[in-house]
Amino acid sequence: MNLKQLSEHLKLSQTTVSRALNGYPEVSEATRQRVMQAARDLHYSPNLRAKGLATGRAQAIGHVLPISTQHEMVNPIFGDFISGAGQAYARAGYEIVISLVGDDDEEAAYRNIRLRGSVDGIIVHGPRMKDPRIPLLTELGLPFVVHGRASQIDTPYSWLDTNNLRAFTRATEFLLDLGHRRIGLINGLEFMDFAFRRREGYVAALTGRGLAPDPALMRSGEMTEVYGFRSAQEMLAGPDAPTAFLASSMIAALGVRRAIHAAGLEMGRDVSVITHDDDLGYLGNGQDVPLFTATRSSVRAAGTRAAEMLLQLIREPGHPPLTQMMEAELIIGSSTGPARR
Amino acid sequence: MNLKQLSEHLKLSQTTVSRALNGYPEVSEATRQRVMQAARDLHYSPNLRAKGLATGRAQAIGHVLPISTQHEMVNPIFGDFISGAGQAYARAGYEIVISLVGDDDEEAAYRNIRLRGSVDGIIVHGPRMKDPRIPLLTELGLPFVVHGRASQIDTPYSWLDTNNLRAFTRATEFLLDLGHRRIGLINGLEFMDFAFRRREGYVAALTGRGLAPDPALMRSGEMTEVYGFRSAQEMLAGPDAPTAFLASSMIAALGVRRAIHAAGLEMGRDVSVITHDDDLGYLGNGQDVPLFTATRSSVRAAGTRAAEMLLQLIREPGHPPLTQMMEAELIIGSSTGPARR
DNA sequence: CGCCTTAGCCAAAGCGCTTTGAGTTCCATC
DNA sequence: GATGGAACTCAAAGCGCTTTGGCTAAGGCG
Repeated sequence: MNLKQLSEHLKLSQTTVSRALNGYPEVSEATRQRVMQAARDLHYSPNLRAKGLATGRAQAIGHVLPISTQHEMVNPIFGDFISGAGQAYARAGYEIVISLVGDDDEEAAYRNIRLRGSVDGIIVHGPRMKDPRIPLLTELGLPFVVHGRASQIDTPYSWLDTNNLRAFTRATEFLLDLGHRRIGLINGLEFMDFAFRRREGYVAALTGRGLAPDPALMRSGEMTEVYGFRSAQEMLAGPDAPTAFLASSMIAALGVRRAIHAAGLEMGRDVSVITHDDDLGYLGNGQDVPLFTATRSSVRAAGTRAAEMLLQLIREPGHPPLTQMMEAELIIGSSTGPARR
Repeated sequence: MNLKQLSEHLKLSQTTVSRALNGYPEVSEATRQRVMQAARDLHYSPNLRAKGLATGRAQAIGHVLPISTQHEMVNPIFGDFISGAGQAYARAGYEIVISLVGDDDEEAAYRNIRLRGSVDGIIVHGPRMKDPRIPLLTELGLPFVVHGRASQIDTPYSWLDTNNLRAFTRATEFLLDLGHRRIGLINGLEFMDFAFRRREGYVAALTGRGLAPDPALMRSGEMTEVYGFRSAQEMLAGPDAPTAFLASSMIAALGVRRAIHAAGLEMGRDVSVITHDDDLGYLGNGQDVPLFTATRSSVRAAGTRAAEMLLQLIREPGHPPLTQMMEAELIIGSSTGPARR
């Protein structure tokens, strides 16, 4: 069933039917109702390709996943983010197009996305420091919103980010207040912007209290369980072991907890742990009582909000960049306690 | 830069340029080279919408994620699956379109996907038992491949599945061989087909050895860490506690391990654990020595294979359904050992 | 009563591509 | 020297929609 058939069936022109369906005022309410009803009855649904071709709008948003050879960026975050964003898109009648882009031909990939015209805007995932995609997209004139930020970029652009610096500053201060002085940082890969900022926050809190950050207590890596385990284990085995850890993800924190137990210690009593928690559906940091003390910021909510921002930028071309900072909550769980000596 | 501009620039007709670019034989090799070169130089990239409209093919594959109100199906699996599938699509020049479909208006959603014509085929995720989507899609005539299977469907359809039954039979037998007699099953939600089959495998192995499955040792739920923890904790606290566990996911297994430690026991020595491992990039079941003994089957590989199958079905309409079973490997880790009394 | 608006509808052009059907040119063949 | 075929190339139609620029009929105004 296409527009032509529908209009013939209704004995109206395609124009009128199209206008009726798209809410234009030039058609009487009676006709509109009749058309809408017929469309429902006959299961009419416009062909998005044709619509896109005619309007110049694709009615689709691109999500570009950097799929690096060096590290696994198709990360556990993405599912939740897209599910949040999907809500906003669905309301606006937009589809989601995913592009996996390797880091070899990144520029060409983004250019093609633009040229192919299959999306009206894109969400940039996994921004790195000084990310070259940002100037590129700005130049291409394709609306975009970055999930996260990229340090050391001067030109304004739209982003939505968790206040990673502040979250980790607070978490560190919380541990310091509990009397901890040796705090291990088990961070993500620090060429990723969020990880960089978390370290900044951690360092700022320490120096703010007159403590010198100890390089031996700072790790950076892919945030797997094993990474968390190894890092914590090594630090615990070293001289002057930390009495607390700051982990960059729940998964890594699970590894930290394992290392603590393996060392015959108890989490929350002997060693404290704070983790960042993206509030992912399938992880569930405890149900009633949170397992880990955590800086929590819902990735799903971020997805919804980022999508709304992008849709606005698409609706209003020439709109100046939108930015939004989301503050992480500090959730107190049972993984932290006063420092013991 | 569009076809028209490119052809004017080359002083050729659109027809010839189109044919040159799409590899038709009616154009001389010299012309083809000239056209290709110009296309590259001028950054020409065909408008996919227009192409799709003209050819009737969308050059895109839909991935439909059931986004249930009852449970979090936007699961951690998806990222890895899509990254595997993306490889295959990229090679074939296909895009990925994601649709999030709630379970209220499922039928209408699939019908619309069909009518809108924005995809040439779809991958069905998270099949349930007797999944109504399968007859629906068959009726709609849209090529599809199911990731997993749906029990109790008679008509043939294309699927790619891990042999869950066999995997869990083997895992159970492995534990039985180690002398375990009380084995707790910490399964996923059993209206999901994979979970149903895993239980079947577990039960089959037990009954095959003359043991009666004990309902007190079988749990079904959303596979979170906390779920794994609680289930294991309860079973361990009960009379006649299990000496081994079978978990349906790494995340749940991490919870099981925590429960074991919380009970003052050691995993691998006092209590054995086998988990299913989807070989997700960010979880990493140990690097050199696997942490958990596991039935491993790469979701990423499944994604690639499913995509290839779907592309074949699209290329050859009327091709009979394709099916493929992937066997899970049994990886021996340090979480299993002989039963102690 | 004639004129102007306005509401309501329509025919046709156009979005960027593919593909059909039709040349045109050139060369080998009879 | 006509004839046929191969090798190229092209104009134009069509994919399903939106949108421009009318047109007609009904109602409002002086």
